[in-house]
Amino acid sequence: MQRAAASKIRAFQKEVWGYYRLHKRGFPWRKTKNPYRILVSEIMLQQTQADRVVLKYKEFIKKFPNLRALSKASLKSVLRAWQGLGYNRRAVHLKTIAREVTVRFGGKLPSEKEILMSSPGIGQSTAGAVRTFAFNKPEVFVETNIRTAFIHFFFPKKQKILDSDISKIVEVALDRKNPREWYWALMDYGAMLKKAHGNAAARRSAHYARQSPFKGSSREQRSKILKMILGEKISTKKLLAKTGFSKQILAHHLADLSKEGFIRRSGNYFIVSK
DNA sequence: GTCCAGACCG
DNA sequence: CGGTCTGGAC
Repeated sequence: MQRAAASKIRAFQKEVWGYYRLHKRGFPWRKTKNPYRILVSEIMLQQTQADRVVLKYKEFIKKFPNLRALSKASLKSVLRAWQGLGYNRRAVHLKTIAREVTVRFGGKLPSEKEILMSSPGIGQSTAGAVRTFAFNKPEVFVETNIRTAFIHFFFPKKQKILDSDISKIVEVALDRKNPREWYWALMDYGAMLKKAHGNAAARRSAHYARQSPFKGSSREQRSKILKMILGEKISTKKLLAKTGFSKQILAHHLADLSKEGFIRRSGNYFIVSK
């Protein structure tokens, strides 16, 4: 497909808006245009089901109501608030962004795409989402629900579809008068398709990668270690006993977690970094 | 077992 | 480019 026919685009828009009118989802981050709250939601929603984010989002906003508050908070308190979401490094990213924005921009999140994308944990998709939902800018971005929606409708038989090809149609189909709601509608429509047809469409993306099992993985081991360190000041010896990991495995993860800015050694103990 | 409003390193 | 990262839902 070189260029989706204009009539096909219109049919798609009609289908998506029609679905949205009857089945729109009401998430707390859809009730605000506050850039900080939008940012928190978008970071939380990376690779994490929306339903699972709702409660954590509310608690996080309550505890850290703005960038300045988050900037002042300890990393430990932020990581504790993050427990249960996964991808703990996202919490570190958010805190880093909060500090940067507080120092450089007086606590006001910039809307420029280049500045957003130069921040840790913000890539193409998250920058586009923040600009769309907080600033109502007509951005072009692709995430998993959008990918599913466009593949299902515009590439019904094709395999190994590139995001760059999807983006071209996203741009043409974009509602420039109301990008915020258009993207909500797209995501709701894509999420519905996934429930109805499973992951069949997403598997035809060139960027699709099946996830390896979590059980028994190094990811599971890391999270176990970090959780223990978040709970109390804990010696290396006690970590060894409580995790049941080998000395080599434990040392490996402790080195990684230190390098990534989660923890630091303090004598015979490991504690959360500042 | 497989997935999720992706980002980032090598 | 591929590999990796979290943890709960189903």
